[in-house]
Amino acid sequence: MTDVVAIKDQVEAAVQAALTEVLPAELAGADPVVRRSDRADFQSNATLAVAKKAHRAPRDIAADVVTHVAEGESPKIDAEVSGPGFLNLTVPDQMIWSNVAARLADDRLGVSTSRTGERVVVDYSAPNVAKQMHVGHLRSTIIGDTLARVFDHLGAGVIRQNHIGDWGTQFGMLIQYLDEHPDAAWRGRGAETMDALDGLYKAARKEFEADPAFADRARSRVVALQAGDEATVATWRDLVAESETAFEAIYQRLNIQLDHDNFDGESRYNPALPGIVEALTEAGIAIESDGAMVTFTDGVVNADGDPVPLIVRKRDGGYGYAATDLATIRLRVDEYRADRILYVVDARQALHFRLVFDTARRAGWLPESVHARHVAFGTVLGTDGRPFKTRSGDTVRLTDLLDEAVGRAHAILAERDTGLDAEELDAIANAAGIAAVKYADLSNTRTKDYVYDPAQMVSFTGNTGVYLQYAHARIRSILRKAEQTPPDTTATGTAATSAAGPDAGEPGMLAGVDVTAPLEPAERALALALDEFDQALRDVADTLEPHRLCGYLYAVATAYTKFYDTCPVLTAPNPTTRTNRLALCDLTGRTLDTGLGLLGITAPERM
RNA sequence: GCGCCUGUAGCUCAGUGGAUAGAGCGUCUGCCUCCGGAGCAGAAGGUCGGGGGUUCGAAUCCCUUCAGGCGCACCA
Repeated sequence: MTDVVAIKDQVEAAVQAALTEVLPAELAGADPVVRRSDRADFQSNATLAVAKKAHRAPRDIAADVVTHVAEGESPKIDAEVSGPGFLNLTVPDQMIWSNVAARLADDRLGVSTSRTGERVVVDYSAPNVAKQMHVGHLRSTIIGDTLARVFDHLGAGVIRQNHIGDWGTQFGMLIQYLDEHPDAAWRGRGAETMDALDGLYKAARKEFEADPAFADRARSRVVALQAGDEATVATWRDLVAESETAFEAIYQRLNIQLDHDNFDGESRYNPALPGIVEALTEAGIAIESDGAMVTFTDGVVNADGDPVPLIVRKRDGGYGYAATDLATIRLRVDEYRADRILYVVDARQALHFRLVFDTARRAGWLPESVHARHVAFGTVLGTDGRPFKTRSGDTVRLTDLLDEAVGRAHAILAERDTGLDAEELDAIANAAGIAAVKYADLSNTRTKDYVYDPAQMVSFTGNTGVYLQYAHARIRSILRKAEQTPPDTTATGTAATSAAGPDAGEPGMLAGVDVTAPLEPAERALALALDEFDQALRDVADTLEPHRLCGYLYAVATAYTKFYDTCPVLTAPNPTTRTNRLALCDLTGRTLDTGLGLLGITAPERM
């Protein structure tokens, strides 16, 4: 596996080298400011930026740069001055074909493992035991999964942690109710177990509020649970185990890389909590306030102008999630040696994380070298612009939401003349429905609220997951057909996916691609888009914004459409053109497949 | 009151210092009897919430203001 140097990087290096020659030594490190351009392959705006410091006219500097770029190593990059001093840069066809061939010859499509050696903890999903997963868990689960996949793909050591809500006073109430209603069926009922528990929890709450005697028994049950009473703990374990089974079923359906190995319940941290408060108190960071132990962060005040506390121990001696969040930080830093901790949590928790991180920093538990980041996301809205609810105003269960999306995808696919049998249709409708939901979420700017529109998201047109799956399927169709119908003249071979292809040894040939061939404009645009895959993935990791990958894949797909429209592949005018175009098809298909895979979306062979 | 997020085409959204602000949906006009019509090409549609500033250059950075959403002590 050899890393492929992106064409943009090659151009930057060439411009950088030229600038070093042209500018005074103290400006030698100037940013070459190379961007894609609609007037050439790339443009450099560097001369305008440095002109003032260099005491020269931008066009004058640009002219010198042109000369030096022209003297650079082959293959030559063509540069010309434009407007006030822009440099329009055009790269030779051979450079482009060479990168197509090199990416095709690499399993990783030339994407480097730029995050090697970094350890990243991703905290996401976080459902609650004995409760149905609902729309409120959707974004954390989907976004966290994608970020984990991208960091993993870039070579980082990723630790996925699903911080399950498995502890709290509500379990005393539920367990007491179950104990008093032994006939209530909920164990071992698969998907229905969670429905049953939801109902039992509501019933328990009702009784808790209506019957003071039950409320008392429920409170003492909390004490029993905390004290480790055997029978109580046994029921609690059942609740956790049944819930985890249900969560895993949803993750599998959603194609989320979480299973029991990633479950990290809050209860795990119970033994550490007294020590957390003790250490903070000894350090003078936590102080007593209204009976609770709290920490304060400079400059954070409430409506009355009083400082806002982080409550690490409640007045009644119990611990809230501030304490467990601090405990997890210690574990992740000390044991897991994390370099980066990502909390994929609703934006409304922003203040909480600010206080937690500040407290952990001051306690010395979170050194400056470790990046802790609240990866905030907005609310899922209905088409009415208000938080997404059922018609009756209830929270939407995740299973129902997925059922609807898959159902819509099924209806659309059934109307199309796909020639698929019923079983295939079901499988593909499922893949399409899941893709629709995930892509709709991931393609929007993370921090903004977004409108959940089932009709739009399963559409075959526009920036949707289904559109990208369809683009991939059609490319695969062409590649299959190419194998069945070789060109009528002496075969140059189909697009080889390995450098060991039959033509690899011939001059001008790489991975079956003739790198000396001329490029059509549509081929050029597509190839240059494909060359940016690595950069797109780095951008996602740098910004923690998955929608950049969505935008990239959509740009690739639309570039492919224009190519497809103007450049016949199977009926290309000659075998070399056909082979090279098949190579573009192959690389496009694999880029979409890999990119969708990083979004947690499968790309079917046909649909 | 303070803090965070958001404001871009009729609608849903991209675009975080570069030349003419882009897509999809919707509207209008052409084109292709072609490898899976995911059409393709073009038109119409914009005070980038308003104002000021920095810069050779601002949707993008800074200040200010307006509007909306959210958060601000013992629920997680």
